[in-house]
Amino acid sequence: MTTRTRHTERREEALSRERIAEAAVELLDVAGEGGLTFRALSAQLRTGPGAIYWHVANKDELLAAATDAVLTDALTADTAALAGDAPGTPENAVRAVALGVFDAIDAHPWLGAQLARVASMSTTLRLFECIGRQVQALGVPENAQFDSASALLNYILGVAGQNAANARTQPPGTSRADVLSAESAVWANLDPEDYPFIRNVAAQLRDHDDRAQFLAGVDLILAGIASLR
Amino acid sequence: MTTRTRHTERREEALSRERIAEAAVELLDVAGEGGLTFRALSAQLRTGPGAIYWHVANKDELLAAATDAVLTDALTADTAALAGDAPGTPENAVRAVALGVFDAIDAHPWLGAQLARVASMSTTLRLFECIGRQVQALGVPENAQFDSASALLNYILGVAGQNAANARTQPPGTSRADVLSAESAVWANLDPEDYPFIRNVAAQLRDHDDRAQFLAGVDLILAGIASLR
DNA sequence: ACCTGAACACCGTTCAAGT
DNA sequence: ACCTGAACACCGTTCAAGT
Repeated sequence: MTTRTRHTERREEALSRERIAEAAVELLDVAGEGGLTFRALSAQLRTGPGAIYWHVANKDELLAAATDAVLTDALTADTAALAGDAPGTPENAVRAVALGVFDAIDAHPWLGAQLARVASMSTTLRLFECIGRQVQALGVPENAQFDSASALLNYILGVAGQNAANARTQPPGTSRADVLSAESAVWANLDPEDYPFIRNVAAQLRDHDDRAQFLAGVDLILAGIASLR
Repeated sequence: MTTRTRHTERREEALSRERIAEAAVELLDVAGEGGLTFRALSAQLRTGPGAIYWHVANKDELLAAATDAVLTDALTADTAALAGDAPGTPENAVRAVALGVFDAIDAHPWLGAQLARVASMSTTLRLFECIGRQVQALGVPENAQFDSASALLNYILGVAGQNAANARTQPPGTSRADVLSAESAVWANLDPEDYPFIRNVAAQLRDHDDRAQFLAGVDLILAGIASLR
């Protein structure tokens, strides 16, 4: 064995908020929401549980730091992608931001749950600012900008929460198609008397595209906003 | 002291899923999300922690039962209110359902967090069915019904999550006006360079109406849906 | 069938003690 | 200033034992 074992963390580097957040993200990605404990985290960082408290006040702050780290990447990455993309209309900018969040949640399922519960922390505020600027650019009357941006943000966060919830239902690593066909089967077996609508759309659920449906919702709100002008 | 002390729970009644759910709701209302523990619950029910597990599989199921109990009341109450209300258009029915959920969350802040994380449990499905029927009644083309109902549901659940998060930030019992002015102050102090939009709307936040803004979002989506016909 | 309550494994957090 | 790790209080859950 000439290949040296690679540890994700080196013992020599000093602890820092950034390294802690990074390790937390790794742990959340690999082991899910339940996998992030101060003990597991300190083991990965080769230190004691108490050491982490020197840099982070408590678990909420730890989760916020992890959320912030991932979403910062997502928001900067998708505005970059926008440059080489379709026409730079405000509508497309809103779609790009929304999809950036959606894809980040897809890659880190725990992120959805966090975004849906943290509210008004720095992460959500940055997202709100992002959306608000585009709403302004859309030419929405001043007195309707707040409501419009709010609607978009809340819709995005709602989808975030539901995606996270769906991810938690299934064992980690289940493919998206499997999740959909499992859920579709549940819907198809509902009492037709009590659930006529859901049974009707059960077939559509099986082979629909989450991402496309998410975007359809964004477009619906954008159409509503357009009607304000 | 001739007045007899009234206990919320009588020792004599047998345990049941319903009584457990009821007591859980009471505990959540009084002590918040952190107040619901099997020990506290069994103390209130004058029994042992193990007894609860005979009727409820685990804590997730306990929370689901509590959520279900509250939302069932909300959904039946608001459809009743609809009868004596404004014209019975499908739009108004959607508004009534949405406001029913909003007000239920207002009365039980923990409900928002639950709705935002449970997904596809019976509670959310019933809400989805409710909305879907009205979308159908709106005359939305068949192939757009699923997306439209999804958008409405996700928006409602997004607001649910954010309201719950806001409630958790402030100490329990803080008035809505206090929450808003505290948050407004945070917004007004943001760096004007990084957060021009949010600083702009900070003033609107202070004396805005959560409920009205929620309804504005619903109307935005309804306007988007109307544009599909 | 239903309830009791001690016990288990685990968690967030603290803090005296070290360097 | 920063880290260590034992200790505390508490939690979800189990299960042998009771009725």
